Formats: sequence, C-alpha cells, structure tokens
Amino acid sequence: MAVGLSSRSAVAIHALTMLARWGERTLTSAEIADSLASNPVLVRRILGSLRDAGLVWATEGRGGGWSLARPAREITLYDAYRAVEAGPILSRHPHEPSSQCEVGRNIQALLEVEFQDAERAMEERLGRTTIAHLVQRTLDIERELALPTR
Amino acid sequence: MAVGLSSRSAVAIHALTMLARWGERTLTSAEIADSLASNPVLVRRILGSLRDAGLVWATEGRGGGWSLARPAREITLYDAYRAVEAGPILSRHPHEPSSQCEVGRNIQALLEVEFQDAERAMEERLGRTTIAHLVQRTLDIERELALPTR
DNA sequence: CCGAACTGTAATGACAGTAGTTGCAGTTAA
DNA sequence: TTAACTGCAACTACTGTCATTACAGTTCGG
Repeated sequence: MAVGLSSRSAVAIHALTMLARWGERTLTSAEIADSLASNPVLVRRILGSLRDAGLVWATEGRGGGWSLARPAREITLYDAYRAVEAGPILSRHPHEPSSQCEVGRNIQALLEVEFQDAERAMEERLGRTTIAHLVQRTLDIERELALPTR
Repeated sequence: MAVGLSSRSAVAIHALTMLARWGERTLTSAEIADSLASNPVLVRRILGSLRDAGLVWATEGRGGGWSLARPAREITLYDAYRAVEAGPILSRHPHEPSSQCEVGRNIQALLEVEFQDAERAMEERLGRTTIAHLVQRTLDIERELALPTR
C-alpha cells in the first residue's frame, strides 16, 4: 500500500484514446509506448488487461497491433480503471482490531459501508466520461490551436 | 505509488471514534493502540497529523492523552482522510507524454479534470458521514447485542 | 521457407511508501 | 524523584510500481 493508485489507469486511458483516434488502423505497442514516453512491454502488459476485460483486441505477428473491441462511446473511464486496478482505493485496517474494545469490534463493518460508498461515488463519476469524449475534446483543442491568430 | 491508499484513514477514523465514544476523559496512545492491535508510536504519528489539522489535541506528561478538539458531529470522515493522506488518489502519468503525439500532448490536461472530479465525488461522500454518526451506530449495535434473545 | 515485425510473458533491479519497532528527549503529575 | 505520558528520529522488513532485458510464439512478405 502506498499513496495513490498506480498510473495504470492513466496509461490505459491514454492508450484507448489513441486507439480511438486512429481507429482505422491498428497501433503497435511501440507506437503507443512512444506517445507515453515509456516502453512497449509496459504497454503490452496494460493492454493485456484491457484485452482480458474485452475492451481491445490484438492481432499477433507481423503487421499486427491493437484495436478497440467496441465503439469508443461505449468505453468509459471506469471500464479502463476497473480493468487495470486491483484492490480497493481506501485501505482498511492493517489487521483485525481488538474485539475487547467496543469501538474495535464494530468499526470495520461501519467503515466498510462508508468506504464502499465513497469508492462507488468515484467510480460512478469515472463512468460518465467515455473515450469518445476524450477524442472529441482532443480534436477540439487541436482544431483551436490550428486557427490563425486574429 | 501503489495499489490503494494507506490504512492511515482507517486508523484515524478508528481513533477519532474512540475519542468521541469516551469523550469525558482523555485516551492515551497506548489505549488506542490496544484497540487497533497496533503500537503507540504509530498511533501518535497519525494523531499528530490530526492534531496539526485541528481535529484533536494532546496533553503531555503524566496523565496526559488525547481529546477531540471539536464536537464529533463537526468532524467528518473527509476531515480525517484529508488530514492523513497526502497525494491524489488516481495517479497521473509517470512522466510527460510525447508532445509529438496529438493525444500525448493533450491527454494530461483532459485527465486532470476527470480525475479531480472523480476524487471530489469520493471526498464529498466521505464528508457526509461524521464521527458522531459512527459513535451512534456503534452504540446502536452494542445495545442490540445486549438485548436478551426471546 | 526464412527473416522481419509483431505479441505474450517471465524475471530482474531500482526505487518509494507503509507498517512496525526501538530508543530517547521532553513534559507533567503524584 | 520517579512514573506516565507525548514527540520524534532512525531503522528494518515488506510490498508494489515502473522500467528493462530476454526470449518464446505468431504471422506476413519475399
């Protein structure tokens, strides 16, 4: 346990956004790694999780690469998050508290409800944005930058 | 970065609930550590953060210990969370993506908005439950257990 | 059928953060 | 003066992340 989740969600969303943006062709893990300033193995690991979750698929061998397994507007940030992150956000007690204590023997059950609700609130918000939204915003920004200054 | 936040929030909330439950007297870090099945130094570290956040105060020396600095109904789980957890929940990119890539040069700003919103949703939910709520529920459960079976 | 270009995966190392512990200085009350 | 506290630094053991190397398997083009 440490501070914050891994950056796998950010990497997964980045990769999905690239696949959606250049949907007409497959992208290799090396191309995605270039954009991430990372390396192909890391990308394949994360895309592997996304593949297991049914979000993307890969073709092997020469000329192979990655594509979205369903439309970008049907893939939310929560889908990506869920596919690559493991445990709960808010860690529970490191060990069982004392059953001798009135608070100790009840706190875990109470906290479980609160923490699950809180995590669900976060996940629900992630579920409201799709990869298609991110692609659209990316295109909007790029178009705006391309405008001549007046 | 790692999977899940530290358990400091859970420990902090546990300690605050104990302080609220036995509000008439101070509790020592050793007493709280007993309930947590942990040790006093860890408890003092976390209560130290809560003290810095103005949630509790300590009296030093013999007979000293910890008390809430304000009413339990004015301390939310978010207050505890905020006092002891450092960084963002959802980690961002490990390094700057490539500016050569249309997606790479825009994704960070887009993700920042999404992730901050998602984190705020979680925090907002944590802010709706107070320590007083947890004490009340603890007492309810204990009272229920004390009822004779019929 | 060979070789190049891919994916898939295991193993490893450097690093960072957590949880737990020891040790000790400072403070206060009996 | 001593016992019971807090405060804090230092240290260990452990775990997870990120990056990298190495290599096996797959597919296409010539």
